[in-house]
Amino acid sequence: MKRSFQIKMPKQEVFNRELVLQQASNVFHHKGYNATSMQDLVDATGLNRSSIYNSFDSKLKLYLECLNSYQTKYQNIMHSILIKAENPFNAIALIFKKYVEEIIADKDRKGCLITNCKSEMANQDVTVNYFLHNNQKETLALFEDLVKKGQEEQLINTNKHPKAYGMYLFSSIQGLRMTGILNQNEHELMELVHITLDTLK
Amino acid sequence: MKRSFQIKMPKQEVFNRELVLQQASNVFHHKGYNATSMQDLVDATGLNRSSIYNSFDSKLKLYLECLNSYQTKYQNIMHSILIKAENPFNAIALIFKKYVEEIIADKDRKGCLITNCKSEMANQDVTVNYFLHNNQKETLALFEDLVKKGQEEQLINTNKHPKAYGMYLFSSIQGLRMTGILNQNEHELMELVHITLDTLK
DNA sequence: ATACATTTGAAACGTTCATTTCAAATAAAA
DNA sequence: TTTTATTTGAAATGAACGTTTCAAATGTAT
Repeated sequence: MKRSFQIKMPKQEVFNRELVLQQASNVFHHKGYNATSMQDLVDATGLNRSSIYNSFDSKLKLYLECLNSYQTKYQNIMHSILIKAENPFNAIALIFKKYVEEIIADKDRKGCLITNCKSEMANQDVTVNYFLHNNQKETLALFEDLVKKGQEEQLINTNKHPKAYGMYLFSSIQGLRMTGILNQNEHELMELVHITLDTLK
Repeated sequence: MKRSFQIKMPKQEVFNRELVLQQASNVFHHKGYNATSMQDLVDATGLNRSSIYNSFDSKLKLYLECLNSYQTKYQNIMHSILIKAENPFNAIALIFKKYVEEIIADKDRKGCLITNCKSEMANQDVTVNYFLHNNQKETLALFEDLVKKGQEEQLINTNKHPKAYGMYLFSSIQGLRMTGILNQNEHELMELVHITLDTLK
């Protein structure tokens, strides 16, 4: 196949974009956005400064890509939980249990990247704010749907509307994540989760 | 009265320390620790750089004083709530109601200075970490005490130990504070609070 | 008025920041 | 092999960072 004005193909990106995002996410997660320097990101990714700017434009855009990558990772985890859960209430319980496991496994006590982001950046950058609103919308939709199905199967009481219980679960998760920064005692955290979930029973 | 080696009294600090801490707190609250520059603090307080360093030693120490000042302010609020509350359960309800009011009044969506601090700094600085642990200890003690008394007065169920319910309330407050950054709808927040507190009934 | 310890203001400190520049290296297509 | 668009590495950019310096101003006590 011949073309008169054939486009010459350039040298391509050689790094694994998803791996780089993972490495950058680790730094942002550990230090937060503002305390993370471009040098930190160069060191963590092994990429050259100009390669980072070529591929991600700016520190802020790289951060946003990390947030999206982190969100996608958790969406996949949630999806696999939904598949293996026995029923909607059990799915909610497994999600909370998963978060407790993450907290205990997090020896650096970093908390949740997205919760930290909300605390640090929600009122500072409009694109970050937009991401956070979207993340909230999707999380609320997941919980609301599970509560609605749980109520239909009479596993969850109907004292409150699914929207209200969805908000309650979303807020409880954020509280759990914050609490988990200083407290990593599995028994105490699970008791907290039991109290939270008994409300739905 | 005469003394051979009389100490000459120096010019004294002229500014109101508590006011300056309030002004500095506003900046830290709005931007977080790392995004706040010394120039921001100079602008907000009207003090000269060297006066700030003379009086507070460093940005970090000033931050810690702001945290303590903020904590004291809330302790006073809690104290006045305890006085006017009809009973221990009502005290807890008034505390949550107060937080909802703070969230709604916070047009800058700054969240809680201490929660934000935990998210940004708990794993970065040991003195901040110490402050946060102490703040948690005191808050837990307050809630535990209220729950214990509420149970004794049969206003709160005895399904769980006061310590466990105290932790639940502490975690719920943090969740509420995080949720309130993006969501300032009074009705939704109060519904959230009602669900949280109904657990104790 | 004078002496003096401290605060204050303005400038400067050296460092680090995010970002840009640009020549050299690279890989795909001709 | 040559051409070409892009990536890469290393250095440089100017601005901003937290902190220090020090002479001048200030207020107290003699």
